[in-house]
Amino acid sequence: MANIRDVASRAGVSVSSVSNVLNGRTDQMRQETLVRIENAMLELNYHPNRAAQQLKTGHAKMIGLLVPSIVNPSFAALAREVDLAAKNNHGYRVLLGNTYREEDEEQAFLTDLMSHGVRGVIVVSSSIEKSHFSEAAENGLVMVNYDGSSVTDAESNQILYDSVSMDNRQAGRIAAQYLIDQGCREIAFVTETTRTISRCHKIEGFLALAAEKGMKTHARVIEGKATKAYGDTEMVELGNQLAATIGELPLKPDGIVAINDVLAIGLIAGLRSKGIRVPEDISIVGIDNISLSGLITPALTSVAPPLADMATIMVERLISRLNSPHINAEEFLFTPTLVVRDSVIKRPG
Amino acid sequence: MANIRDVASRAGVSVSSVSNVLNGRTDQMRQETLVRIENAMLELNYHPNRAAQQLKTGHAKMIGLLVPSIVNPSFAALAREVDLAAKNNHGYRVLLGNTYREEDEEQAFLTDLMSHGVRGVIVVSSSIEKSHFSEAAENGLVMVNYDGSSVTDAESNQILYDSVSMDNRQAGRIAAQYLIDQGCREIAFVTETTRTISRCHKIEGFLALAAEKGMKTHARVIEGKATKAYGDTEMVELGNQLAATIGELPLKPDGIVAINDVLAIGLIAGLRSKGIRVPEDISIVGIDNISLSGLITPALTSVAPPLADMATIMVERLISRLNSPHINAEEFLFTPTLVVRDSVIKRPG
DNA sequence: CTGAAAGCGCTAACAA
DNA sequence: TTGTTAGCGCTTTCAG
Repeated sequence: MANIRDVASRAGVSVSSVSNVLNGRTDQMRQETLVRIENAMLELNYHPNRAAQQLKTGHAKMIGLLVPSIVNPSFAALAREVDLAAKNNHGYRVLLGNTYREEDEEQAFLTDLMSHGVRGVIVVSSSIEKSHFSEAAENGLVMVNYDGSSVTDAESNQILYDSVSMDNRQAGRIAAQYLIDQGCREIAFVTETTRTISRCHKIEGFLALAAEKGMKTHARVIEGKATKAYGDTEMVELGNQLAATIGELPLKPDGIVAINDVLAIGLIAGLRSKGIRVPEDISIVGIDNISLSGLITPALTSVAPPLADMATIMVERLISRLNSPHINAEEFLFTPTLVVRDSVIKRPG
Repeated sequence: MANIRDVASRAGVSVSSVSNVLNGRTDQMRQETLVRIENAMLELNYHPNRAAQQLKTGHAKMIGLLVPSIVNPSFAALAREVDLAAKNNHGYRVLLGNTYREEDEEQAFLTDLMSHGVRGVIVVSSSIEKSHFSEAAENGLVMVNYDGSSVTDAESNQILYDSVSMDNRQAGRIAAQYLIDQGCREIAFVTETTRTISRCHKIEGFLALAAEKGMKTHARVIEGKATKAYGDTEMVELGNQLAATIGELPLKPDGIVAINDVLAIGLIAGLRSKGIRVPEDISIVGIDNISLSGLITPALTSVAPPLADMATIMVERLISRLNSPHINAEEFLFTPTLVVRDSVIKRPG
């Protein structure tokens, strides 16, 4: 592999000129020199050694992506969008870490990122307020929290990390509104018990909208505990289990919002095995719009976050803050949209 | 961040002794020295700078994972297993690249890996015989091909890359056998048109088993072209489309093997919308056993590759060959198993 | 058994 | 406008 000296000597210039080209400092450079250097790079099939750049500058052209599990379709979709945004807009690559929502794994991944010279990481974790994150931040790791709470420093009253999420309250509202508009008169929000911030907001939005529509007493929350919190298998099992609960309810809902699509899929299967049809007996709206939702029967109507936009902003913020550490952390909220498919049916008023 | 010199001075030894510890050359070292060094590391919370190691040694503690798209559940599952094997067995991390089965993207990813000091990559690509792979190999990149053909060098008649796949012929046989055992008398293999090696083998296995059971004239291949070859959405659409074809067949099959689970899911949806019930009218077996398959209705019976074992071997081979470049490439075939769920029904003989 | 020192490829002062 | 050079943190050879 050719190095910067090979390029310099081939172009008949010094290494610093080549380095200047590599780092975009070409404004002061004679056009002809630039061309010679660029040609030399091409001819030698030169690619700068990232490890060396990294050793020198302290950071790699990589960002970390910390997810509970890449097997969860929502996070896989996120990973794809992050990879695209990082690569196409900035020439960065993605180092992946599955943490199974375990602190040890999160901790270990953050440490590994640091040793690999990665200084920016997108974090999907419901416990970003924990100390391993603040320690990493102190060591110079820049973080963006996806779909989590924003954490405020007790002393400075300053947001600690960028936070990017879909407007979860809005998501809850959109789902509730659609069910009501389609004629549902007894609605329920079905969720896993553990209350992350984003779950709380979804529930709030759902209940608030129902109240505004005068359906306060006809909107409830139904919940159950999953064995593990990161996987899809467990969510589907929970869906099955909650379907049983719902089947035995004296007053059955005619419309359900599920906390996420995977739970919705489990619910549909569970309800069906109880002889309850979706959407004829109960309409269902999911949240997340995973790609499989369009593929099942009935195709699932779902509230979709604008993932590509969110990924773009996350990568952008990460890289800006790497270059200008003084930039204050901010919170970004994205408006979700409803993707209408077949799991909700119009009911007579 | 503490560096090796800080550790050395804290422990009262030279940097080379610390380096010796880092690299496991402790056999000649006085126990007491070792302990002092280890303590110093702990006290300073020292983590070696990977970039520096890499610059020196030429390779990073990372492996690359090249997949068509992480959104495809089969590859997401693979990614998880690879991440686990790399991290837990060897302390390696995974650099992810989505290539959408495009040569440019594959090429770019391989180049980026090299510049990042990554010397080993797991490749999921149906075109590993193309020149961008052999060029990368010449530049010192070690590759393992997942679920692909093994490529033999024309001159040396030597396998070029390690290749790890499930025994695809076996997979086709298992699926066909199960359908026949359950009483199917007119079976079909449904697939996307493009013939990768692994697809060919599945079809071969399917047809061979049928022939052995005296059902040669009652086993056929039904195929259609997908718009794109990497996604799940397109596969599902293809499933829908092929369901229409099947619906109009004068002699309908009573058992179908789908080339993969996603296609199977599309088929089920498509058949259902044509009023054909699964499994009552047609039994279906998928291949790949993605986690979603257990979640749909009917839960899909599927032929499963032993992913975790395969990932373990792939990572192991990669790292062995990095350390001992003389090791010859080999081909590894893993036996699949049938995961029985609800999409196949027992028919009276 | 331990230490000194060269150098991996690059960046960015600083000098010219 | 371009060149010279120190040094980023580590590994490894060679001396002691």
